[in-house]
Amino acid sequence: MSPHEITAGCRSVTPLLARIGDKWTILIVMLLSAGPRRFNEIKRLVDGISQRMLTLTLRNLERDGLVTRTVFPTIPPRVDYALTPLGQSLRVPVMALGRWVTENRDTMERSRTAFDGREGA
Amino acid sequence: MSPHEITAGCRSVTPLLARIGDKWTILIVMLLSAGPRRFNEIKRLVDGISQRMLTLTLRNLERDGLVTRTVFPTIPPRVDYALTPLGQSLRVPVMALGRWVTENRDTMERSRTAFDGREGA
DNA sequence: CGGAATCCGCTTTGATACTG
DNA sequence: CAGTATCAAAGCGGATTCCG
Repeated sequence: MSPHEITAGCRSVTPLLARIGDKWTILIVMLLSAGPRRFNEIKRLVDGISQRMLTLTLRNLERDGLVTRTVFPTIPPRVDYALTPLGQSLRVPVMALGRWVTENRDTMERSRTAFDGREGA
Repeated sequence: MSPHEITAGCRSVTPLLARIGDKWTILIVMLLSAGPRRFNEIKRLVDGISQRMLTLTLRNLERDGLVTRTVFPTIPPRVDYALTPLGQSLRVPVMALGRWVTENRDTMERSRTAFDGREGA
């Protein structure tokens, strides 16, 4: 496989990485993996998220088919969000990445400290 | 495990995802997995990257201990970049994510088209 | 309750020019 | 060759206000 073929193949992966690497997506996916939640329920549980970003993040997840949005036409309105099977399946590779992080976080942190020390001097 | 514990655990994963989800990191990691490369060699192979972003991306990778930078004090200067064992190990979970993308890209794309169709109407 | 609309600052990225 | 410096453009995220 030529270098250009390698990089060409990765260009399809990066967009997803960028999507789930944004500030809130993973948090919400993992939270919903425990079961459906209402809008304000998520807002309370995900510390620090603004109403705007929660709306946008959920909308994108719905658009990608990772989350379903169910409206109950009651008063006051109620909207449930739940992971689709596709969303559930995404948890597998994401948690593999999570394991890599927990296993190598200290190594990376030491590397950073050493690097920054060399620079500061 | 409580919802807050779930989201708290994910907060350590998101920073890495954000790092490798940026525009160029994955491309460079995968390219270097085939062997060391010189600066301008990478620049040629990674289509569209600017000199500035290549410098910044490589510096961050070096800082995180994923890539080594070797300077040959010749004239003209020569600098080789290579993946560390840590960088090599990162390929495993990243490629798992890559497989998920290739397996589910079509499903996601259909979901997006359907979603956008509902909106436009 | 669950949003939508607006404004605004910060960060990321790119283009360009210069250097040892 | 392998960078650094500077500037401008774009995108992301936050705070606030309004609505059915």
